[in-house]
Amino acid sequence: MDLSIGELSRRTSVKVPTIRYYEQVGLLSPPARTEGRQRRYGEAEAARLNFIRHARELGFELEAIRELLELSGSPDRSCAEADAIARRQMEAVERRIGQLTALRGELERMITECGHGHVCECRVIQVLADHGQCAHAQH
Amino acid sequence: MDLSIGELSRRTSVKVPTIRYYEQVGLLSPPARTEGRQRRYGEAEAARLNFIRHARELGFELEAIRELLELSGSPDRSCAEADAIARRQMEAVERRIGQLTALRGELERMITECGHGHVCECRVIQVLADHGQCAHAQH
DNA sequence: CTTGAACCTCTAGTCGCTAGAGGATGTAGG
DNA sequence: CCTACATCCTCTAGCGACTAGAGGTTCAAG
Repeated sequence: MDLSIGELSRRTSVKVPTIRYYEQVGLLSPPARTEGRQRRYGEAEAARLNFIRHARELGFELEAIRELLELSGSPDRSCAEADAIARRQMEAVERRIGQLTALRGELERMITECGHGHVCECRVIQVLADHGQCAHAQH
Repeated sequence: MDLSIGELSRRTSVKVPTIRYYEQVGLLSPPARTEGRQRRYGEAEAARLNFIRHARELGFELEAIRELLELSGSPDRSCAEADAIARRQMEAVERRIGQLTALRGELERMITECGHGHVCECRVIQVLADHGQCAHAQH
């Protein structure tokens, strides 16, 4: 308890300017200050910041994290909302994986088909120049 | 040939402001203009823009596209560089897929374990609050 | 009491666009 | 030729989630 911003940063693996940024956008409330106006944090703030960091690692946007934090502060409410937020996030992640998997296929094909000769016959360049040479047209 | 920016936009599915943006950052060179200073494009520019769009769809950054465009303009050079750029891109895509797949697992577990009761025992909230409850510690 | 690491605020930059203001131009119909 | 109006022009600012840096202050150890 009574951590400086640097200590909090080390404890949570969130960088110092990021902590200040979270305060600025209202994800963290303004902490206590020393006489000289330096920030001092307690356990509750460290826990909240860990929550945020963890949610960020799972790809939640700050707005979603804001909602999740609000929900976590009202334990009597149904968790249907938290569920819905998490579910939305999972769907977004799945869509993104699908997209990237298609891209990987395209890139792979492009690279393996390249004869490693000169640019004038380079498969990579050719495919980029002409979408018609792609296996899948949907991107 | 002799397309207005709007026609070029329709032909390439690249939005008008994006075309102007590409010109601004030097991916497209300043086109011919009418008396009244409106842009007019030819086939070569449409092809170049298609190249860019396609590379963007494959997730290449504008800087990488700049290199690829330069390579495509010097057909006698070895395509080792184009290869390397594409390979780097594929590795980045693969890393991202790996990350997202781990996240999906975590999210899935979080959601299925939630009893859909109240927030105070919500699995989603609990897991976010305490990273120790994650299956994989590496994120 | 001095040193120097860590802190403070503030502004600006990153990437790849996107939106909007406020005005000029091009083209089709009358 | 004139009018309407879609499209074009430039310019500035905004998005998300930080990151970097300037220029100055405070804290804690020795």
